[in-house]
Amino acid sequence: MKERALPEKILVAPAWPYASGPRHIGHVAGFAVPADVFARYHRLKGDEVLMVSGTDEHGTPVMVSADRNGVSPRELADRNNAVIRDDLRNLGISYDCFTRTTTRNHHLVTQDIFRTLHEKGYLVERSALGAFSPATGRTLPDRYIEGTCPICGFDGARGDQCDNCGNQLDPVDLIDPRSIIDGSTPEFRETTHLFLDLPAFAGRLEEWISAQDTWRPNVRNFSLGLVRELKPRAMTRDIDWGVVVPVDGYPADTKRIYVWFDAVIGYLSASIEWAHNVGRPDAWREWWQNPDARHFYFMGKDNIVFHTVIWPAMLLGYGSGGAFGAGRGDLHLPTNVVASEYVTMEGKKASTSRNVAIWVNDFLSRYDPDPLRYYLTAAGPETQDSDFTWEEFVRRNNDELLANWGNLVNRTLVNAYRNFGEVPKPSHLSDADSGVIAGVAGAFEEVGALIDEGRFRAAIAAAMRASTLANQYVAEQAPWALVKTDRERAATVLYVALRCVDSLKTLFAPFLPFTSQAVHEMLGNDGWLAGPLEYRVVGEEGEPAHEVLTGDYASWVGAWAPSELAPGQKLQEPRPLFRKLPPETVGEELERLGIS
RNA sequence: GGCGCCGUAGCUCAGCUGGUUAGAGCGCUGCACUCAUAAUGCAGAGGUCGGUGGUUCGAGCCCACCCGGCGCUACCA
Repeated sequence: MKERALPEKILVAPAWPYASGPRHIGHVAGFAVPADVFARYHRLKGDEVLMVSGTDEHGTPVMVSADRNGVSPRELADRNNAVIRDDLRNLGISYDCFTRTTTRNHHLVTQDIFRTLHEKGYLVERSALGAFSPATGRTLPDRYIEGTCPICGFDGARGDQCDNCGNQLDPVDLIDPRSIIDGSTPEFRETTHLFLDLPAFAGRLEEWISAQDTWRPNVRNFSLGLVRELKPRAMTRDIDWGVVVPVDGYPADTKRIYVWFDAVIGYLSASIEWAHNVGRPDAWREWWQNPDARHFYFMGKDNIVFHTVIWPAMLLGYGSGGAFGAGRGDLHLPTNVVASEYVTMEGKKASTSRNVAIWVNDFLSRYDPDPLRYYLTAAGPETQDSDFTWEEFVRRNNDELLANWGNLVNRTLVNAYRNFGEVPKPSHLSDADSGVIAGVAGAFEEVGALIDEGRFRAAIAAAMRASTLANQYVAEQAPWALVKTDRERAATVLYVALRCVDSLKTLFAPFLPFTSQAVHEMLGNDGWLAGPLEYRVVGEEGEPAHEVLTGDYASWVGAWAPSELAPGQKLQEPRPLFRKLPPETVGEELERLGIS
């Protein structure tokens, strides 16, 4: 065993789900589930974890979606914040503070960073040709423009790229350009924006990224490619929904801060909000202005550039300056940026518009959260795209989760409950007894190390192997037969088996918090192994109150260590952990998706 | 077009810096068991690692080219 390290300060930073609509299971596979596994493991290990995030509510897509729904952007954001927050709570994603980007606090922090970067000369004014919708006067991002490709003549070319010939385009060059929102012809005008001077950070970024040997290779290589050709990037937009630009000449009714600029700041602002909410306003500095802290970001691969280039550039540029930094130390750069690939749905790329998606809330209305968490971890898009199929989901649920771990819990508890009603008292332990106890105990280090490396598939597989060890032991010892012939030996065997189950429940707790809690209770233990989440209404004067998703994780009784189950503890009547899904499930769900 | 990834048993995937008979889970076959949501355990069949050509004493792991699948290409989020 390694020497027990001192508790570490760990920031877990899952990407902020965008509030244009509900999220599908591919989204949560990228940011939420891996981040939560990581956070729960470190809390059980005794580290001081701060996991913050929220809904990302600014930007054009929210405005477009709001228009289509006939509501204001704020109303749409309110609605989707509530939907997404419920999804995450129901999935058991253990945020310390899941907030939103429309809070007053977030705007203040964003403006402080923006102002500081501007004062330091990292935000420079430039003019560029921009597309506007004549109907609304709003900016029209390249992707919202389509027309005929000037190269191949394809009619459905988008403003940034032609899907037919693959060439990159400039919307100005499109023949017969039109807005995909309302079909109107965009106007192109000169417009002035503040650009983040990314080339100024190129050297430092390249050096920093090169040194990151713990990053997944695709993240590191991709990022190195990016920093070699950096250009200044506009950080303001011609819209009226977003954080107000704290610079003269950028009036709030026409210019706002670019949504990605404020979204990445969310990690910092939500930490500050959390500190405020718990009544220790400076506590966030222990994570952000402490070089010994470690910061882990989780997201889908499409977010890499913002987390390995733009956000680090902003952090480097801000340094320890500005009102919030207050000269008390440089803001911490990411320790690791754990990017997932994509989840496809039955072989097709998830698409909101074509409704090729399995929405989290819809999924959870028919199935339990732990089997989904299991699937997204065991078959997740860790190193390459992975396909979600209902057939595979049913199989993983029935033939792996239920058959191996669920059945072990059930057979062990049923035997013990019926014959003893409590945790039986062991007598002499045989070699087989100590062997299985040691085998399961050994999994703690293995599973923990794999989680720490971000190898979640391997980690949950290792936990399953430990469960197999216990199944082998139970099969060999056959306590159901011993009960009739040698009650004392039966008591010992069942004690050993229960103790293994008690350990395994902890090994599975980061992945399967709900069922681990159920096992914890059935074994007669008290308290929260890895407790529940809750909503809390917060808000400062001068702003509408909002609800944050949080939890009282300090009260957890679980610890990342083998069980020392107390004999004599009263058992609860066992009930199955997982529902067996009938084969018809597959057909029903495919029909629901419109595939047959 | 540029950059990058992938192609290993029926399926889903591991194989870290090249080194003895290529691994796991599921599926399949047989046996055992019957406490358990017919769930478990044991044994076994089944790949020469997309193709070709190289480097090397030795390559799934390095190099070149080819075939097939995919992603990214940042002023969409």
